[in-house]
Amino acid sequence: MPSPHSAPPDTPTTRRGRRKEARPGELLAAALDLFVEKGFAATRVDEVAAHAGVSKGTLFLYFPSKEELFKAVVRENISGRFAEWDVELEGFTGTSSELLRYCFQTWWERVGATKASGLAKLMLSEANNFPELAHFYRQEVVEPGHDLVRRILQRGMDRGEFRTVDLEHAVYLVLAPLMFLMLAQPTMGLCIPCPERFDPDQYIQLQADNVLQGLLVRAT
Amino acid sequence: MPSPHSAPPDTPTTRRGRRKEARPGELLAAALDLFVEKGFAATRVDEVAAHAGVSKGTLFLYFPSKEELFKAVVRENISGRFAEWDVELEGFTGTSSELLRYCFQTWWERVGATKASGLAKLMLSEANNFPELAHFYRQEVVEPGHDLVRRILQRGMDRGEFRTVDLEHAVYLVLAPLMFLMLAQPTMGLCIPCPERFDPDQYIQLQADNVLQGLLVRAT
Amino acid sequence: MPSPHSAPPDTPTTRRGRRKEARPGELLAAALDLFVEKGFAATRVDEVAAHAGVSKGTLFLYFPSKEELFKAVVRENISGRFAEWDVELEGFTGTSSELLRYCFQTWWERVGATKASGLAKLMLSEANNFPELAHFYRQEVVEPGHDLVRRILQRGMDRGEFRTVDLEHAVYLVLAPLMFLMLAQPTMGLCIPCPERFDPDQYIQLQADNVLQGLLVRAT
Amino acid sequence: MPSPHSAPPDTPTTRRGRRKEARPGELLAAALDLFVEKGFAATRVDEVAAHAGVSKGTLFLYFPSKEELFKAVVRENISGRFAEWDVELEGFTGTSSELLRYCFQTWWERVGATKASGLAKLMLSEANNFPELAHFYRQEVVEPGHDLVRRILQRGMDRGEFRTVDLEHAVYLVLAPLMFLMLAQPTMGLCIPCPERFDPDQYIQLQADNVLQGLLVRAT
DNA sequence: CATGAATGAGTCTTCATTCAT
DNA sequence: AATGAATGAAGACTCATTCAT
Repeated sequence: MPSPHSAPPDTPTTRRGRRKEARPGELLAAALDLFVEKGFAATRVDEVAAHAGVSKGTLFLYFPSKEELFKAVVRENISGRFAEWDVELEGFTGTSSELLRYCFQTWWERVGATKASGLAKLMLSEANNFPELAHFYRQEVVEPGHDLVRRILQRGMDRGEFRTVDLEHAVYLVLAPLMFLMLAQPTMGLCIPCPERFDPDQYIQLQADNVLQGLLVRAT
Repeated sequence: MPSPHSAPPDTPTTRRGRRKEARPGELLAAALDLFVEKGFAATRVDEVAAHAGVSKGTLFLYFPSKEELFKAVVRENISGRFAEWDVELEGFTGTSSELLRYCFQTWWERVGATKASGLAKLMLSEANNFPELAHFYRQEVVEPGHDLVRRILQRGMDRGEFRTVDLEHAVYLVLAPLMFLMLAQPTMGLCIPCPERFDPDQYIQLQADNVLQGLLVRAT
Repeated sequence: MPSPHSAPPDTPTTRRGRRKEARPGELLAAALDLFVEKGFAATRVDEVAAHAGVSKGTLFLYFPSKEELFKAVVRENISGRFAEWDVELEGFTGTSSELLRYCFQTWWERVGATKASGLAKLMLSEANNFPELAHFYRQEVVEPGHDLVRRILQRGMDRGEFRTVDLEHAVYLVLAPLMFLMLAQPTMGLCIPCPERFDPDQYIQLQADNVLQGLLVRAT
Repeated sequence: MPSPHSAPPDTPTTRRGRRKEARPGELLAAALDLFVEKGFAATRVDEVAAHAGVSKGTLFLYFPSKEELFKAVVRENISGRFAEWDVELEGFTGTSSELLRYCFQTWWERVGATKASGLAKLMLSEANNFPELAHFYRQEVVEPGHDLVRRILQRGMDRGEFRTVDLEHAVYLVLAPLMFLMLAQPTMGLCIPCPERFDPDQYIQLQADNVLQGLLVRAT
């Protein structure tokens, strides 16, 4: 490996090369923007290519179909992250109450407040028309998400911090508020009529408080 | 129904007249079913017309475009059941805790489990494409709903049954679980991966319990 | 039903109606011409529609796909005729020798010399690229054709007119010359280098003579 | 292979030079295989290049277009085996009956059963699209072939072995069965519906028998 | 009023060909 | 000479909308 003084070794000197490696990323970014803004069906592949500064043909060089492009967007922005979250979960040393609060907060910062949350709304809309995508999303996002929450609740129960609850339904004590916020954000006041008086952070706090009130074993 | 004296009941004019006036209704009913089942884009006007027993051309006689048909469906179906609920609310004599439980339960029976929930999902999906409809829906449905919940919470606080909470965000303690259920039901396991192990009534119970745990003033 | 003096009862008075009934036929004719001239893949559906004087959409109103259009062309021009040929065969009262000659001659007039023979060449070319079409053609044309010939040979053998031969290979004594002629005609001298000195009728005669020389039981 | 003394065997110039000159040949070989297997349109230039172990760009370095590549393949592969056959014909000492049988048999072994028959089918398919090629093929292949057969028949007539026939049409008594077999083989049962019950050698035998039955002067 | 035949713009995808490196 | 990333024209098929009858 060359000394740090010379040119960065892993930066190809050729323009071509550099562009080539950047292409998929640029395309994924453009696709994320457009899918979230207009939905899957309404987004034209030409547009995605144009936004990424390439021709339609080039897009198909990297992604064999519009559906595969979408899957790649989902992998890039959501499913690929569960691994790191699992690690964080396993390594967490505080109380389960702290863990749950941390999750609410972190989820909001890393997912809810980003464009990725638009993908959830999109899936809800298009699931009927694109069953294969729905299947994919369920496997790659929905089920891992449920598992994550389930493990948190189980941890609390195992350590005697949480009441014993029916996991099957209790996961939605956590998921429903998060999903709601994710759907409410990009929906033109359809869920939240006065966005100006609404503070996501406060919402997150309140929902976490509330869930914990219900879950925590009461210290009499 | 005209008396047998007035005119022969099968007089063409009468029949045609009556059928003519029934047409839009039949079309709207068919459209509601199909839009809810398949979404806006995936519903073909041919199908709507066929379900209503008329030809495609006739549909366009009553509704100038597919979009206008959609608007008419929403206008027809989402309207003021709020009046009756307001009356129920005002006349309720039990505790606020009972009232809130009653609301969860009643909402599920009268709204959540009906086609209306399909319309809510539809609105969410198409809000971007129909800003005008979104505005309409917000005024006619979303705001009255928020107000209703707000009044219930206020009642509990006024009577010393509920803790003092920030109403602006607390309404979502109630609305988020309901919305989630409404969206989750018709969405191919996208929200609820194992529908066979999921019981809406149990979900409603648990969520109501949980909200109340969080809201009720603790009897020390 | 109106009296025979008035307008012909089964001729629709409306232009629309008349055109509607003519459409499939016009499309099939145009398709036959173009398929034979340019091949299946190289023929554009727009062109077919234009030749029939309608728009692309109209074509798809009558034929759900390009492949189905092709199948309809084949049915119209070839497979639909086996029924009548079978009847002729069953009703034939002459010697098997006469029957075979009659077949050679008739086949040439009704199939070989018409555009339909172009379809055979087409199938040969496109079979690899359109397996489904190949399968269809085999079922609808090739196998019935083989059966027909087989029955003729069997008749000759049953009546003691023809030598006993292995049917499985003997059918090609008849089919090979016919196929060759069918392929040779539209192929720019690729099979027959001097078309000007070539007379199909004479070819047919000679081939029939030859086959019969080989088949007939020799009157010692 | 250069001797080890002359130059280092892995000298770039030598290697590159030799490989460079081998390129077109490798490409032509790959193209022959693929064209014969999949037809002209269905063969992708990428595939041809890949089979030859070079990149797509390189192919276009040697052949300016797919069509030119096709022409080159035909030119390369269909050439004068006729010279050697002429010699064999002239030197043949047996009866004309034996000669004709020998031809049927030999043609099958040396041409019919080889890739060359695939090229014939190709030519037939693409003749319309490549008039120039068709012309070339006619001159180089079709006419010599006709001549060969004509000479055999003439020999038989000259020696009093064959009946007097109209040569112009009689050549097809021989050519039609051969052509048919050549086209029938690689065509997915389009000509021969039950390939498992079909034996080319038996076909050849039967056809030769049959032609001779028709040709031979009858020993009364 | 009602029909339904006709339209044609719009979309994804393929692949021969080019050209900067 | 060789590469392979990029191009863009072309084609089958759909479906909301129109309009002559």
